[in-house]
Amino acid sequence: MPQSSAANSSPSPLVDAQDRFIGLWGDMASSWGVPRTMAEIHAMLFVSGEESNTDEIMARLEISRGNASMTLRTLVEWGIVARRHRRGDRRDYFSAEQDVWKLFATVLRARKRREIDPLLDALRSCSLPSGQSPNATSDATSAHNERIGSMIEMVEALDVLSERLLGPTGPGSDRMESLVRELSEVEP
Amino acid sequence: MPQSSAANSSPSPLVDAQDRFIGLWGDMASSWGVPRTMAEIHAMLFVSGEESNTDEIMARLEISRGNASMTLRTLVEWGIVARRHRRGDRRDYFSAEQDVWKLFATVLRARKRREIDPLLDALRSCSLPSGQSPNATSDATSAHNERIGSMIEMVEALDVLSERLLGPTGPGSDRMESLVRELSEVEP
DNA sequence: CAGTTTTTTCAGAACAGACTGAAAATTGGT
DNA sequence: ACCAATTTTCAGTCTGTTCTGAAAAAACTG
Repeated sequence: MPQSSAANSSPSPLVDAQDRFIGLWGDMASSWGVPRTMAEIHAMLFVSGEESNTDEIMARLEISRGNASMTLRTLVEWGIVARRHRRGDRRDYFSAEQDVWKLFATVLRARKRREIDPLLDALRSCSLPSGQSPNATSDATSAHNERIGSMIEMVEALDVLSERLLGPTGPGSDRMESLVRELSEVEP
Repeated sequence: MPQSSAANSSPSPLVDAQDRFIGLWGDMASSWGVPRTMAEIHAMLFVSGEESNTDEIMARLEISRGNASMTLRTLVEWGIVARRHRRGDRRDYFSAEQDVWKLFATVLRARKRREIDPLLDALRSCSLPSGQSPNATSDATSAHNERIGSMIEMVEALDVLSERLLGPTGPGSDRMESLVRELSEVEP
């Protein structure tokens, strides 16, 4: 009987590899400001490729019902996990998008809307009104506005690049992959 | 005497705008997993465009000496802040890179090395050894390897894209800006 | 409609990581 | 070599987040 309590190391090589991936994904997320559990649930659903209900998720990741519930809600809102109802089973089943490019696009789109767009607005409000009357605008003020301006320009340029990646057409399309590969080959 | 204690709101429109920028940068950083102080010190040096010593930084941002010292060390290591010694003054003076594209390139390069490269190694170790003997590899195992494999491929593709952005030639070069703008125009 | 199962919510516990402050180390001057 | 100015270090405190657990709500069943 080579195991003492709960979470173990080698039930099978497959489960073992899955656990490595889940742990890895969780660590990554932490360091990028995303809650660990969020990434772990997603990772579990992604690697297994199967649907799981809340209890299975709670059991495998050893997390509380509340945590699982809240996090699943968010994951579904973000659009990278789907909730499905099964006939004759009261519980909800969850599964993760299997196309990694769609996954990436979804996350990028979300972050863009939630962070980049508001950032641009806020940045613009850091400029100072320049030259109202003739000789008005001081050197210090215009230097300030140039700095903020170049910052804005850069963020806008990256924003345009990301829009290009996400494609002009709404949500769908896996053209993203080929686009990234093309971009990697553009000659300077 | 319209002010009570320490940090105030409107000493001058310029300082006011600077403070907005500093605060904004700090918030951004927090939400991306970078310590607030790190971003605030950098923001202060960037918007002011001037050199400052540790005491000036401590005073303006209302942070401790220890925090300032440690954070400045890190910023200098990252290469986005420079430390300079002035004749006849024992204190060190710090200033921030003013070229926003260089700034971005530096940060991107650092994160790439510190996170992407190790991530790829770790990801590879999440695959399972496949088909040793004839009929060996099970469906589950090969499905697993395909999922991990597609993940790896995507990260590699993005890695190549970032390398392209950073330019084949070492640190320097502000070709990055024009490259980003070009990429934004590539036709699918 | 009462009972049962599943999900949601949220106040507080537990935790992680940032920040402080004072002591130790370093640097420069005389 | 000594003293003064400055920087660095780090143990402990503090702050903000995430997670738990149990109670409330909702959803379904017979």
